[in-house]
Amino acid sequence: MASNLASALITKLTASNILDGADVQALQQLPIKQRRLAAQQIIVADGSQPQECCLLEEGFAFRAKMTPDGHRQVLSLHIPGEIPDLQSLHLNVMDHDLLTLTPCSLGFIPHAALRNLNRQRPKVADALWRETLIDAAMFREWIVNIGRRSATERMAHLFVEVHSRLRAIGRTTDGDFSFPITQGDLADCLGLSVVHVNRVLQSFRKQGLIRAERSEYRIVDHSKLQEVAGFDPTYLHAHPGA
Amino acid sequence: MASNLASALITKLTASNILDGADVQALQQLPIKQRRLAAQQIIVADGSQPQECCLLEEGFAFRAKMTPDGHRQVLSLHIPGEIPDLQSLHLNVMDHDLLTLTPCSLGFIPHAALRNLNRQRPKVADALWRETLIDAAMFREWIVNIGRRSATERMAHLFVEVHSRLRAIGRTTDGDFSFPITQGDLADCLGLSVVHVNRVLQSFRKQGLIRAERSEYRIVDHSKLQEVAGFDPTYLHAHPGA
DNA sequence: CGGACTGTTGATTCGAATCAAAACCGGTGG
DNA sequence: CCACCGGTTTTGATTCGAATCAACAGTCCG
Repeated sequence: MASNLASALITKLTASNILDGADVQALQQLPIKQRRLAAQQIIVADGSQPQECCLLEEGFAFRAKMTPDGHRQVLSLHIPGEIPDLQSLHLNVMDHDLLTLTPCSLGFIPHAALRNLNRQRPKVADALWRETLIDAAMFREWIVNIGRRSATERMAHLFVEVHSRLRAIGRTTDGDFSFPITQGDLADCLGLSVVHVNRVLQSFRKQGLIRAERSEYRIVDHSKLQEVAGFDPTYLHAHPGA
Repeated sequence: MASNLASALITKLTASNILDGADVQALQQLPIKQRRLAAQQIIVADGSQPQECCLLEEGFAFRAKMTPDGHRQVLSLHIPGEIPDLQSLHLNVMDHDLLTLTPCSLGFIPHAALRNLNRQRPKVADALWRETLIDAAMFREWIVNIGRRSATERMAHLFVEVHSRLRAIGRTTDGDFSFPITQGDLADCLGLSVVHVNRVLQSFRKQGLIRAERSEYRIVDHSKLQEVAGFDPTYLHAHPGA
């Protein structure tokens, strides 16, 4: 099972980093404790001081932050192979929550093991640093999305981003993918109200852009949605770089 | 002059990282080319592939991104001692612009020199990685600010953050600091229109929260502003961590 | 002196929030 | 099997914060 966990990570890392055999082997030897959580559970809490990092093997997770007056803002969505709290390796206190969106299979890796790995395998260290930088790049786009795009554009952008990232790890089937999220959570992603999210979604359905059964969304007209979103994938830094 | 440049960096890094004498010495020996730029000039352009990083010695800089329909969103503000494009060390293409806000004195450090430093001095590498993680933490708060706070709260939060960061590098005098930014740029920071920024500023002045002469802002009632903002400094990760 | 930003003001519009109430599940237990 | 429950989704009516439109004043600068 630990090798299964590691393989999700390796799929992710090798998709956008150049690693050699020894690097991959070192990754496979990481001590990883597996744990399963139901949907909407806190994985790592705001204010806590974690001693391990969480590898997402299966399912969706997200990071979120509360304002003093009780509003919630989702900061990022996470897909299998990612380590959403990798920053805790160098920032000792969490400044936000990490939660499961759907039921998840998670792997926990002690900080000590990761620090050791970074010392032994500089290329892995660089790859992990790079992952945190891509994370930051996605935050930047998220800022643009919320700050300067209309509700419709925002929503379209979110769908296209998630689809694009899932495709990179081989989790789409010809433009189709499943994305289980409630309208309430979507609202917190986009800085909108639930009611308005509902209305935008309806207009998307009417236009034949997406399909939605219960809380499962699927993109129908991908290129049109991409156009609505004004989507430019540069910020995902999907390729290892020259 | 190069030592002057390095000292800004050292002030910043030692404010939130633990470095020893050899580390500091290595930083002082970095080859840094100095350059001065006027206000509102592009330092590093979106889409470019820089081979060096830019150290801000004096002045304010900011990062920004354009939407396809020509709207601009400011992503972050930068103060002396910071390296706003440190991510270019591992992400080979810029996904946003880096610009001067005010006239700036800048130092350019070749990627090769930084990579070499990281290999020689692991603690410096960790400190730099940590800086990029704090960068990401500030993006997260910026997302919350724009996504879930009212115009008034946003503006207050921005002022308090800038003040807090300037204080950390010793650039405030008892709660007072100068922050030269136009209302247009403020609008692009906060995802608001210029007109609305103007109105919020006026209400702040009327309430005696800030003072503003030309495009120089000063905080008058710091604690009240902090309260309006709902400001929690955790995300700045100002202290080295246990 | 004229021109280009920058800041200010007022009137109007509009996108999205809020309020309120149904309808629609999916599960639980009687 | 059906009644009931909590969480979602949907709908309509209304309000409100902020954008937009349109001038105009102030300031800096060549």
